[in-house]
Amino acid sequence: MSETGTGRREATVSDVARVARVSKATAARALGDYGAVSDAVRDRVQKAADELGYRPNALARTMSTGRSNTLGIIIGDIENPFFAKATRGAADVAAEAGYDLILSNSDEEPSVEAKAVAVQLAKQVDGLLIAPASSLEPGNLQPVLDAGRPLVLFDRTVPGVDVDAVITDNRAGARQLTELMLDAGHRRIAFISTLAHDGAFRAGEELSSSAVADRVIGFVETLAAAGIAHPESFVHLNARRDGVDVLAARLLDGEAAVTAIIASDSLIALAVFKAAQERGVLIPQQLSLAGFDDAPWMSLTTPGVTVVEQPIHEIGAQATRTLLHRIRGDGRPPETTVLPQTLVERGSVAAPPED
Amino acid sequence: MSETGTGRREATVSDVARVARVSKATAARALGDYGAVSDAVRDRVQKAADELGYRPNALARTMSTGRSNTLGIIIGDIENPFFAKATRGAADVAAEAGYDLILSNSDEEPSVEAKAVAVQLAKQVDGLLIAPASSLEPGNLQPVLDAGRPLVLFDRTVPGVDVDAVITDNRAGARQLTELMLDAGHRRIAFISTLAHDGAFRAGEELSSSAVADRVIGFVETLAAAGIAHPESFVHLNARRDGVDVLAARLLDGEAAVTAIIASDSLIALAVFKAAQERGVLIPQQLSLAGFDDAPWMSLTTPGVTVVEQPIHEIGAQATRTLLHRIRGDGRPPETTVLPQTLVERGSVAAPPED
DNA sequence: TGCTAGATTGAGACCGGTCTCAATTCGTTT
DNA sequence: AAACGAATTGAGACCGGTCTCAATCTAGCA
Repeated sequence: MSETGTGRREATVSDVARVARVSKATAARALGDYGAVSDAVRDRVQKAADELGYRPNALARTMSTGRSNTLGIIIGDIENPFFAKATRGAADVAAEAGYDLILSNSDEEPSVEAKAVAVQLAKQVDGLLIAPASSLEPGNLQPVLDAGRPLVLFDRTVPGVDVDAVITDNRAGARQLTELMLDAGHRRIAFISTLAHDGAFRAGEELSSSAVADRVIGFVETLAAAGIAHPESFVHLNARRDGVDVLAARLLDGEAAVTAIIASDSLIALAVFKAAQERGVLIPQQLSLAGFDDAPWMSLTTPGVTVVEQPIHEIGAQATRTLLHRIRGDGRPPETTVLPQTLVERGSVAAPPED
Repeated sequence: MSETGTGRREATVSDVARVARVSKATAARALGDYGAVSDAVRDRVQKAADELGYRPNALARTMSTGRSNTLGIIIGDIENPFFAKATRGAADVAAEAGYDLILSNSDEEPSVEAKAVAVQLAKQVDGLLIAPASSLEPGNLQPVLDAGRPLVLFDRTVPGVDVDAVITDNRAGARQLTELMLDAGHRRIAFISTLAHDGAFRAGEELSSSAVADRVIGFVETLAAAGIAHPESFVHLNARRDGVDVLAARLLDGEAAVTAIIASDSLIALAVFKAAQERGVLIPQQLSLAGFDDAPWMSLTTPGVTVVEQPIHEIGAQATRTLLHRIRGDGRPPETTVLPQTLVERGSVAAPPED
């Protein structure tokens, strides 16, 4: 009641102990709810704590127990709906288990990611969830392994780093979308991703996101199986987010024009849809469009956008469950959980226009 | 190089000191980059640290310095694009200043929020950013004040709690949208929000979100000024997210049908747009629609959706800047920063249909 | 009533840093 | 060469909890 003391130092276990006339150890036991304390003393301590407005210091606890009840999560960008959903999935599972989340955005920059990893480790997170900025360089993950801290990757794997991962079947999803286009009669189909990559994509080249890599593989192999020549020439990377419209425009006319586009995420699908609309290109009559990741607006447009959907919330949730298992000391060999992608057909795919 | 020791305890300052043959105090000075250390010793310590794979323990540092370089942010739901953007704004400013973010979702539940506040305080955050779940009960914020920890509210204020806040001019925004509708000739205009509220809205009632309250005030006063009777009867709250379609359907036909709808956020606008589409109600010919918060898809639909836009990223960024000032000891009296809302006209508002 | 197992309590080390204060070393000046 | 101030270093307390281990207390049973 009389807690108005502005400059007053926060009450500690010792303070409470003094007021309750017990030892620090006993007060700590009563407050921390561990060890054995008689009911009488417990009440007395609790009363003293209330009176003093005692608020525990979780860091001090972590110092001695070694457990922080905090997880780190490093993602590309929380504004990206994919990461927002996955983060929510992670936060839900974490909260349920009494854990908090420290969030870092890497902007898909390995250097930023490296710094985030260092900070999170310094803050003694009990485990880390990372959507790695690069599937090619395991370097950023090494400190986590060195520190012996549990680590679960999600959305992407990093070959060579033997840890748990939760991903979806991107290759199958890409195959499905590509087949859908082929079945509709398309032969010139573009795949667009914003993934940064040096120069144009060439067959066999490794990509810095295993998720995109898997999609590209599924796309290329399906085209190849259908007898399409140089399928990799239809893969367009480096479509910087604000440049998707430019790329789309280029793909929509000229002699190299395609009749179908597969967008590697919902933001790209949106940009393509807009570009087509602005240029008066009718979907699906003149251009077929399909993409990865469902978004609420996709059933709003005319036509709706056909996509393969990922259980994004579940990716984050499952990754966190796995992480918690590891924290609790599950010693099984690391495994990669692959969740399914499911096709949601709307109206954006149709037969290509007649010449 | 030889860091493969799996069970090996993490190296500490003392370990480094021993290897570098200096005192713990000196090693700490060299590693922590404070105090004075000779160059020779600094190098020797650094070498020892590298050799041992020394990684600092930020919590131990916090224990003695009292500074955690961590901010807490408590929002409704990170999946909501509004909060995702604001959080990104906060994270950017925080990262720039060397701070991390601990994230909690309150789901707009005061009880969940209360728990989040307690946990964040226990984790010794240097300050808190909160989009308060309730503008009516200051109870949840009291512990923050008691703990003497800097606090900045955003999106909503809590009358009676004298702290900094960053909001936008919702009343003006609502006025603008309402006038737009009135000018187009509408007389029956509905305002829809998902804000939970007991029973139907009555004039003068207080709402648990000051943001929505301000919008309602702007809406109602503008209708009243136009001579519309019982303007508050056009306010529809409690539109639970999945019930917006039902409500919209109800507003679209029957004798109580409205000719225009103002949606209190982009998710509601989407639901209304969809409901209209599904029922074959043409926008803007049969129904005019406008809303708060811009979203990428709003320029995709036919017609585009007219909105007042808030500088959401900046809300989070500005709130964090203010918080950092307070942490650094700015003693000025708390102030509420009001950012402008700007009208973005697209095609979703037109004259009401003739009877 | 005496004795012992079990429950309760207290004392103090410990986690890994920072920081104060005193001791030591060094470079200069006279 | 002695003396002085500045720079560097070391010793140890401290932050606020937890936890081990020993001391004390209580109750049950012979």
